[in-house]
Amino acid sequence: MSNLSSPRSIETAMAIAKIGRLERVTLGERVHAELRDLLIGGELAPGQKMSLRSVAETLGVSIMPVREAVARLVADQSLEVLPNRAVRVPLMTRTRFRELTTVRLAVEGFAAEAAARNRSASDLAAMRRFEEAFLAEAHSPRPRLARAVRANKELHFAVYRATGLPTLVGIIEGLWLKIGPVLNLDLKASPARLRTGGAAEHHRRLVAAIEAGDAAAARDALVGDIKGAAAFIESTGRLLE
Amino acid sequence: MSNLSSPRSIETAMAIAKIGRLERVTLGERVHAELRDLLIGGELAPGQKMSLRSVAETLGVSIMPVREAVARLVADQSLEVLPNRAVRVPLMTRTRFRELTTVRLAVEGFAAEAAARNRSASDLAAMRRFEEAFLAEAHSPRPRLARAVRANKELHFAVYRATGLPTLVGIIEGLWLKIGPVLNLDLKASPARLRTGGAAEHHRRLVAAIEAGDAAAARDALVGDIKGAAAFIESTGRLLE
DNA sequence: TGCCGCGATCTGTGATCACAGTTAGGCTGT
DNA sequence: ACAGCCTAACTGTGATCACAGATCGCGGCA
Repeated sequence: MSNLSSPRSIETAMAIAKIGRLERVTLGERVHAELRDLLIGGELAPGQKMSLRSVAETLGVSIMPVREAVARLVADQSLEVLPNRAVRVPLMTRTRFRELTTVRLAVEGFAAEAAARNRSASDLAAMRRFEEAFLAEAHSPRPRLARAVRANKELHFAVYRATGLPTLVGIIEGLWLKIGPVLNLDLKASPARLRTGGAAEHHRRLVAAIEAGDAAAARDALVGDIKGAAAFIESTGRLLE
Repeated sequence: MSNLSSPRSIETAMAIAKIGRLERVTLGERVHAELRDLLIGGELAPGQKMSLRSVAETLGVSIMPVREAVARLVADQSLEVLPNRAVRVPLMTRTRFRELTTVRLAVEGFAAEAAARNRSASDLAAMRRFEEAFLAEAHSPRPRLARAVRANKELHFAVYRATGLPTLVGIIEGLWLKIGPVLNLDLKASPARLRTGGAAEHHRRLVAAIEAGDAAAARDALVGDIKGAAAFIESTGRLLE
């Protein structure tokens, strides 16, 4: 398209200026993003083992960027390295699940309030888009589960981003990294929850409250969503201990 | 002392069992802890530059563990690497300072509530110990500032640990990593704040509320503490933008 | 005497090598 | 035929090498 070594037009110059603004994105960062999406999307089950070298080969990079990404995930306990030097997705005990849920209720509940007070029109439009995408899969006779999981995540994070508090969004991402394997793996294992679980209704109330600027109602709706999903997970009896 | 290759007594066997329980602590982890303490303690000023190799030489390790530690700190924005490849403590803008304070009020405020509901007797004893240590420095004619900063941090984290929510403690640690350089550097620059700032009074109310199990009062006291310090920092006019 | 330019040096990032520890499978000995 | 040992392969962690890009200071020209 454009010739980088001899810019001819204003458009090209602007494109180059944009390129100059791109923050340095290292390979390690990209590997981290890849693993993060897999974890949050529930595509890596608790207990699943992996090795630095195998991940490196799969992703077509050397072991170094994988080391960095895995080290970060291990540091915040989204992955763990056993005394045997095996890296795996941590198992989830009922105690730990309840702890994470408690923290989620506090942090994401606050985010819902802040979003209700702060959301812009475009924030709201983004929420609506992902809510619809989620509904489409939930009502489909043969829902595409990966797509439903992604839409659910995007809807939630559209809300969190609407707070205008990027630090808070980062904190919540960390929480989803830890709980995603359990939450979304089980969603995929029991598609019925898409319809019977009240997720769709919670989402509707959440977006409506945020549109109305009703912080308390927004928190209520989000808390209901989290509690509903948590109750379902606990009812499956798949948690340890 | 004991001969590891031929245990002779039950004591020796138990000692070995204990050794076996030690979790793997890598060099990278230790470097991370070192840098974390420096950042939280305000011993690294915003804008301060460092290089992997110089840190490695100072700590007497190779560059690899430093890379891992710095990569983690850069990932959560406690450090930043400029386009010039220089690593430095991020500068603090007023906007970012207010954002961090908002998140701290929500997260640490919740932690104070949870601590009031959950604290054990030994939790309370720990708080008292660090509160006293802080008071000793605050009332001293020539306070040792580093010690005061450390006592303040230990008091706060004694409260946070009393929640029984280690995930929450980790989140708050991340927040202190980002705000520590500004908060505690300025405390050291203006020792007068130790006496005039209402920190001691906020601490007293905080511990009393937690002892009484009064969650709302505990949150109030902690919120007052955070807001007081934030107001002081803003009044110094040292924030950018 | 003042200023520009070029090279030596230093930066983080990625690749490769080295190593101690574990694991699993095959071979040997009975 | 079966059990036990031993070796070969594989693990994460640490060290070293390689490299592209940026910085800074010294030397030479005007």
